[in-house]
Amino acid sequence: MKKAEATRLTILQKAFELIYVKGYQTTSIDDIIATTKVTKGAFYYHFKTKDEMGLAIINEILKPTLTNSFIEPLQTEENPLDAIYNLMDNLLMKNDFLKVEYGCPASNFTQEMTPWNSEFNKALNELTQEWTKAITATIERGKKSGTIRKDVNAKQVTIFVMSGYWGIRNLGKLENSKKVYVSYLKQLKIYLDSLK
Amino acid sequence: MKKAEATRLTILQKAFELIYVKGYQTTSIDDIIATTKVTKGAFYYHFKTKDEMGLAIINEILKPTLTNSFIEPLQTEENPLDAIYNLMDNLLMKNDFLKVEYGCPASNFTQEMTPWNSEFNKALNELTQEWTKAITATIERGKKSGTIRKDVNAKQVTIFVMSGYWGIRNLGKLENSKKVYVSYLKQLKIYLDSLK
DNA sequence: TCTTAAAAATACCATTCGGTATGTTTTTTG
DNA sequence: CAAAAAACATACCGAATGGTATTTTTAAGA
Repeated sequence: MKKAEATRLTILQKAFELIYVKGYQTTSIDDIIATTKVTKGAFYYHFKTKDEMGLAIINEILKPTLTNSFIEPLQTEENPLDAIYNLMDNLLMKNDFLKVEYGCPASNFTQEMTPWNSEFNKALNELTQEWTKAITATIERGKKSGTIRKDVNAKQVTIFVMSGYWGIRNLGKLENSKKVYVSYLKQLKIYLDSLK
Repeated sequence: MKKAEATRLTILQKAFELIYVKGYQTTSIDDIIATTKVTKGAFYYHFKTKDEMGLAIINEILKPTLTNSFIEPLQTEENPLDAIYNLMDNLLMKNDFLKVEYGCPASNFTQEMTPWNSEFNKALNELTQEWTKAITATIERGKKSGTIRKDVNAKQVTIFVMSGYWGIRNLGKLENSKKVYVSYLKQLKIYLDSLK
């Protein structure tokens, strides 16, 4: 029972890439089995429905990525404000899996699925909550260490920063250029400095 | 030639509502003709393809709405920073067409269509450009009148503010609650105040 | 090694999709 | 009013959709 899990993982990874590029609804099972070269029988052996696969993508692909790329960097950097800024800078400018023309996978998923599939909604909410917690904790850390003012509302700032990130990803998609990222990052820095 | 245009408008309006709620791809022609009680023959008399209708929605429904709800309020309010804040407050908290659970129609459209349909992309880009110009002009106005610091980069601030709006709309969808709007608006005010 | 269950392949299905062909009914206009 | 064009109605089409039933192959454990 090793090759089977490999097959399953291949499906999840390739499907994720397709969905990231094309969207969930417009990525058909036939698309997926064509690019993975896995037959329909194999696909439906591993997943009861398309939505079960979608959920598996969120939990088994997106979640680990979130931890590695969105949360860990916050914890390794010592200065909290630098941590947040550098995270965004890395995600937007340096990460070479996330493409400007395709936006942020989690954000795309949310926009597409959230009003209609409550299971997706729940899974995506958990994802976002984790990121929220991590950013909030980073800010609280800064308040304790004195690098951030004590009157700063950590949760509010987190929401503000997160919304900026999601929004600029969407704007980047529209303009298909990282130029807007640069503008965003400059103002983000100014905003973050105002929390000192 | 009057009833015909009414039919056309009905299709556009009802289709827009459906798309706002369900998304473009998942709203079928059959959905549209069912809710409008217009036959397929009538539909295809007015629009060659579904995409032609989609474009018409952007240009004939979204664009006027943008002007009325997103741009004009900026020009009537005298204080520029108040204008921007009040605009966002109205859009997020008071506007009763835009629902928190469905997000922002323009943002939804962009997220869904922009990498795949260049015509949609172009139309949506024009839309966004108009809003960008209006906000930028408002900030420049503030710089001239002295209510905004001269060293403020108007274009950058515009991008930052817009991305926040789009992002918080998406976050609102996810949480299905205006609570996040309140947090966002508080931090927006703080950010805008820092431009004085 | 042989059995048995897991894993994968094949062929098919009902439904829905966007779109068309061909009418019929209204309006407009000369 | 009559003719012609505009506006709408009906029936249908091929392709694609998510999913299933059934068979075949592969691999694990006794």
